[in-house]
Amino acid sequence: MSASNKTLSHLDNEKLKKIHLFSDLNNFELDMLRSICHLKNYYKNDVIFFDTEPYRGFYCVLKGKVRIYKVSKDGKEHTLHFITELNTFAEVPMFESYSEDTKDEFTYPANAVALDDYTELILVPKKSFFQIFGQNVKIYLKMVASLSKRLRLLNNHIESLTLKDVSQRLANYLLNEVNHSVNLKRNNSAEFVIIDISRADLASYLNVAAETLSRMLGKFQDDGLITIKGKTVKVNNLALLSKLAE
Amino acid sequence: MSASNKTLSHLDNEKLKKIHLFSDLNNFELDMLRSICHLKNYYKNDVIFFDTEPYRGFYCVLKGKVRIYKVSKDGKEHTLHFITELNTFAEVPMFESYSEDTKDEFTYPANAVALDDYTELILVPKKSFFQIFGQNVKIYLKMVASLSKRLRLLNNHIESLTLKDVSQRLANYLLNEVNHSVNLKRNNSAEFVIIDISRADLASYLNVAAETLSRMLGKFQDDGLITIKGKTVKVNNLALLSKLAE
DNA sequence: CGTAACCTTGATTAAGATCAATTCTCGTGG
DNA sequence: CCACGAGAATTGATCTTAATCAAGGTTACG
Repeated sequence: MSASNKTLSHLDNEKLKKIHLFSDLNNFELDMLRSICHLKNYYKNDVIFFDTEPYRGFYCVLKGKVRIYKVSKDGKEHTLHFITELNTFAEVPMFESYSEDTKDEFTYPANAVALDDYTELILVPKKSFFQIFGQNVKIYLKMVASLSKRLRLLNNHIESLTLKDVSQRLANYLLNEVNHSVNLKRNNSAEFVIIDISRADLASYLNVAAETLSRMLGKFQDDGLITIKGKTVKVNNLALLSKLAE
Repeated sequence: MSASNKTLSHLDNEKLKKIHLFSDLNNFELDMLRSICHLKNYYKNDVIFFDTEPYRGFYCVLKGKVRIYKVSKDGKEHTLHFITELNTFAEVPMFESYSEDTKDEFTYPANAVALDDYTELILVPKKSFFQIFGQNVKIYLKMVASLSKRLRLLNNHIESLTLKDVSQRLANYLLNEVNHSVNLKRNNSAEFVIIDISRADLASYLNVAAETLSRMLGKFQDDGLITIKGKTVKVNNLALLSKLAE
């Protein structure tokens, strides 16, 4: 939980524009943005915020990965999202206060922790953001789109958690990786997925004990569905995997 | 699945303004809105949409209640939300298409069914909505706030589902009803909550078998926490219930 | 190479689902 | 106003999935 606090002066507008939320902004708006943001650095396992903290603002991932999670009374963790480069997180409390009877200070909706060493984040402070972008339709369009996308993700996540068993959830996860992951290689018609998170983190995302995940991965391999070599998973039978995931 | 198709001519602007999403609109904007919307009527158990259907637009509840749910391959249902009067649902696909590489037609994110006879909904068609309100900051502010609120709800829902056992989930539900329900009576320092949904629907929201919910309600009563009389639940020990929910 | 963190495998347990049988509730018609 | 019947809710007995507990292996990294 060190996190140095620098300016974004070294970030040019082209780089800022790569962040999806900001891709439609013009140079003037980007300059404004740069003037209000803070750059933050983290090592692996550094906590970015707890769900008990008062809200400061939202974050963009420049480098590294972030895990968003909840903790139960007796210490069990459930991972809600893995946030990858160029994506934003913790926007929710920014807008909850609007149209709200209560003027309570909102907290972060979950906990966040850096997954990699040298994780680099931009912090966009709530107050300055509203002063500058409070009436900017372009930002709102992006924001609505991004929140909508996340709502559908959570919908699907809940569907997995409540209506599918462990093997279905795992199959579903692997399929999503094949379809959406940046860590994908193709090689004489076979798909290689790189699971770049620990088994424990994957287990906490699938809401399953690490032991059970291990067994299930073993079973998938025994059944010829996949071939595991460390972090790399080769998908041998996409059709069967799809069937399993249903 | 009958659902007649009428205009909103009988709805005055004051009534429309009660819908939270539209409360900030001026009379001109409300007139525009009225001209593009359709009024729909449903009986209990009428399906409003399936998650396989192409998206038409979003809905506002004028009268009655709506259940939003997902179904597993073998028919098990999980309820994501109960939508009550003056609230909107199915806004998500409206905005997913924006900032999206794919120009795929999106489907509804879940299934929706009317819970009461004479449920009355407004359908706001996607296309006309964008033509009229596509650049309206007021609507976007409301929309962002509403989506944010729902995201936190889903966050908390997932937290319940993954990190709490059945008794904790039930206690948590009852507490939320005491704190937020419109169906609340207070009577010499005791709280009466009216559960105006069936046990089966509650069970599907808590992701528990109806039999297990029944047993748990019985246990809460035996333990003196609550007193059940039909749909009315009297909360005898709020402090203990709060402790149980943690 | 050594060691600590991570992962896998095996045996047992427990929470809650499922199956089966009553009982309760409430709307309907006589 | 009461009797009837169907759907809803409860209760009991058993089963299943995945968690937990407890050892071993592996891997990565200094």
